[in-house]
Amino acid sequence: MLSNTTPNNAESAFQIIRSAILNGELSPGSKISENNTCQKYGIGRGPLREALRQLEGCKLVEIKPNAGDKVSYIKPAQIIEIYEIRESLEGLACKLAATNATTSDCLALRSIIAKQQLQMTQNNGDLTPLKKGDLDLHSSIVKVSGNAQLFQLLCHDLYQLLQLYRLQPNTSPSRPHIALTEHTQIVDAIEKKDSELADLLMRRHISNARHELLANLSP
Amino acid sequence: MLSNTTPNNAESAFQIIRSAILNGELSPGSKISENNTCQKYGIGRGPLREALRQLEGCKLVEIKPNAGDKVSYIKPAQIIEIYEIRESLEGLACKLAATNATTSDCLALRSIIAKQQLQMTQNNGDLTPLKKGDLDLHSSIVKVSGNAQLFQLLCHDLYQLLQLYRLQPNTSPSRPHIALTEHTQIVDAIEKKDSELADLLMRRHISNARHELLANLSP
DNA sequence: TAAAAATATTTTGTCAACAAAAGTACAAAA
DNA sequence: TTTTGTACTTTTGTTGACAAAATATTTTTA
Repeated sequence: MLSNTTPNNAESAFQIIRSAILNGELSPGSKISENNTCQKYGIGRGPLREALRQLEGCKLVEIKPNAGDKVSYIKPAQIIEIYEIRESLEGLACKLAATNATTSDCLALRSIIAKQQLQMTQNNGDLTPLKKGDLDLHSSIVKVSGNAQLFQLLCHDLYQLLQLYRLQPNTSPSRPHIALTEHTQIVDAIEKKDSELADLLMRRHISNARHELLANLSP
Repeated sequence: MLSNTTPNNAESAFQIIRSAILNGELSPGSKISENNTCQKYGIGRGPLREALRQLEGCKLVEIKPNAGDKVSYIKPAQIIEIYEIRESLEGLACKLAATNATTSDCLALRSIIAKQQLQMTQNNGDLTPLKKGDLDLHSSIVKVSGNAQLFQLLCHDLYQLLQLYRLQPNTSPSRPHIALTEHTQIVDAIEKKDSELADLLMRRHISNARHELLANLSP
């Protein structure tokens, strides 16, 4: 999927800084000093500036001429807006997936759910593997949809933005169980090639998550 | 809407080259030589490289390390995929617009349709003003939806990509009339706050356009 | 003549130095 | 004490020179 050309410094810097932003090493809103940063990562200022411009394209960095660059800060309202978009696009993904999924596609989706189920029984309060499993399933469905633009948009651009907003793990304890049930129903619908139902169930699934979010982030 | 800070050379170059790509001055697939280009636009190679990285973020330019940059080439299949996405997202936009539109919003939408209708009667085979009017209406509806992320995504990112694919004006002559009728019905639904109907009508509207496209580009 | 090797040329990648702008610290005046 | 003006420091913007890689050209050899 990724191009296997040898990267130049600008490309490497892009990857490194993106990771740093996504894992919270560089916190949202913090300023990115050029001298500082290029010493920290051992690259020149030229490649760094190229990388920052590229990161601006991903909406991870905000650039103001003559005033320095800073890590983007995502407001709760934006998260909600993105969830509305997700609802619509992942509904589409399910509709297409139900039409296009092969038998092996469905098997793969089922195995992801099984793995998730296993993790839930043996997990000890650590929610991060569950989150990852959740993302895995959603990504896989979008992939199965066959729409490459949709995959790029959702799984690269939008999921990345959501990751920038480090949501505290104060989601209700019952949510994972409910989510698993919903996932199962969705994959059932895809397997039965019921595109309309798959669409509906996914929309409802994300709508539920959105309302959970709304309750948790504006008290 | 746009930031009013004084642009630096990289920013200016970004704007200039983007325009050049969008109006066809730089044709899809053509290579962008650095020396050539920075002489042509009177800027240094540093700012130019920054601008190109930014353009890559917009998917207007493809960068391969040590191999030069070239203007993106959009394949027909990608256009169809984008139309599927549009169908979903503009349906959402209509749904939200029907919920949020004020009286003056609806008046504005109506005036766009009126202008379009006028242009159609007095036009002499030139379809470009009609295309612009069509985009105006769609953009305005998305704006009225109130979802800023959706506006950015559709009206900046996706419409721009569609523009890159310069579609020959061989759409059927009856299409503008049909489109106008569909537009009117959509705005009616928004005005009546019938979000479900507005959603459905917009989806159908774009689906029709997509099928028209399919018929025209793979003969 | 055609393929391969070597050379030359162009093009891209990177850095370091300089210019310009913004921000900071500090002193003088109200 | 607050404010305003000025010198100073830091940070960003830009350029030109050089290194490295890729491409084109020429030469050599089978």
